[in-house]
Amino acid sequence: MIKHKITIVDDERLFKAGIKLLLEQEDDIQVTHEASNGQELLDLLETPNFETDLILLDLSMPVLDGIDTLTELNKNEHDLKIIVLSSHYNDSLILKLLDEGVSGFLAKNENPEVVIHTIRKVAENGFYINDDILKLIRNRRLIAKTKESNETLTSREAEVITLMCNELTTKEIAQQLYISPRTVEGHRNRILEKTGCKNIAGVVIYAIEHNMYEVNITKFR
Amino acid sequence: MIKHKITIVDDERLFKAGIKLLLEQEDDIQVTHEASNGQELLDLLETPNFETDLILLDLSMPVLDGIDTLTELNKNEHDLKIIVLSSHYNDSLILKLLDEGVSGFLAKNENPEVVIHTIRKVAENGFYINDDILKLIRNRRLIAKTKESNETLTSREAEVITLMCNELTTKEIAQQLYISPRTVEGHRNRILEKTGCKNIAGVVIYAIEHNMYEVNITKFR
DNA sequence: AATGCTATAGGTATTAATACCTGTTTTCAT
DNA sequence: ATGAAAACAGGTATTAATACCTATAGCATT
Repeated sequence: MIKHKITIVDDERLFKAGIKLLLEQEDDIQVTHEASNGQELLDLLETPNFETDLILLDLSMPVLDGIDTLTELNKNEHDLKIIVLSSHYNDSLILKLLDEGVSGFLAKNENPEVVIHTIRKVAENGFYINDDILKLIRNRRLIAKTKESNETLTSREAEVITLMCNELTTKEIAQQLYISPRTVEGHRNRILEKTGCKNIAGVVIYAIEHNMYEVNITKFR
Repeated sequence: MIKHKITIVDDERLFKAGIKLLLEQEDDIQVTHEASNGQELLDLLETPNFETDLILLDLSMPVLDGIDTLTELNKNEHDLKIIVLSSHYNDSLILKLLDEGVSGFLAKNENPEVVIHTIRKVAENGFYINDDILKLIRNRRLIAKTKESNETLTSREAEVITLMCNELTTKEIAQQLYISPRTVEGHRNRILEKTGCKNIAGVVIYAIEHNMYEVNITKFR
């Protein structure tokens, strides 16, 4: 019996834990590694003797999201089979992902059986796409690559940003992380530098736009 | 052994299936019913002999989302224990949910153990809030906000907020509006007071959540 | 061994933001 | 026309944020 070794990359712990259980009910599937964001995946790939047959990659993550992770991966040769996870697809996103060489797509709102099926198909044939998504590709258009390369934030910096978004002051962040306020200032300065923002207001917007901090657009005011 | 009978309401099948497996690893928890949206839950409740101890309710769903479902439920008397699932909470959302009488909150990015723990606590005590969310409430000055949550912002204040979101300092805003920096400060103080925010970071998030400032979250469209 | 990156943290300044006052003028609805 | 908001603006503080420095320890890579 060949076991497919799967690596899950998703920031939602609950989702990750759930899908892991789901997959491991199958005899031929084994979740061997997990990562919470793209950076962790890249680190994983660097570890010696790392081996995986297939990567389930979530698109929306802090630190290094799915798209950026793919771009990063494709800077070097690799033969990874990657199935992308997203809660919503549209045509240009699909095209972009195809362009980045992914092997399959899965909607987060999908039957467990379809997930299993997609994994097996990708493992066997190297590529699998279901009918709904195929339909999207039929009317294919070319898209221009307009990806600006911005400096990636470290996970510590991402942590500080999240706390900044929660209205914590430098001092409060320092207490929360058990480090000196000066260190937090250092992180904040690097954050402003990397993101090109002028002040905290800009950082908050940056965080929201890069899925590091989620907001609910409320219908009640 | 008392089994807690759980009903899961979530549109993401994968998530639902995952969390079901997770919960059923516990001896005292049993997932007896599932629904994909609020309407399905309402239908379930209408079926004779329907019985559930606790409902896990996702907020973002098609057809009838979590908030609307709660509103609908509260039109009639009921003694349901409801734990809300969301990927992100903010102050006004928490307020709204408390108002709708929910018994607990869970972040989707949460450890499985916390989920189990919350379910048990709610089942035992009827209500449970974990420390992270408590902290959020403290940070956002929920109590202060309760008193004056119906205070509306003036158009001048809204104007200042927009400029704050554009990373302008008080001085720059003053120049832009041809008024004194002191006046801008006055506006800003009223804004913090009315919105119950601690600082600019909070105001930016408030602005985005209240559709006063648009952000571009998706990288591709 | 040398390099570079990250996280750590202190020094010294300046500028901005926040808090709590005071007051006048303008605007607008009753 | 009168009273209540709203917009305006100054006084005086304190605290926080930002802008430059420097520096060291840990760690991985070359």
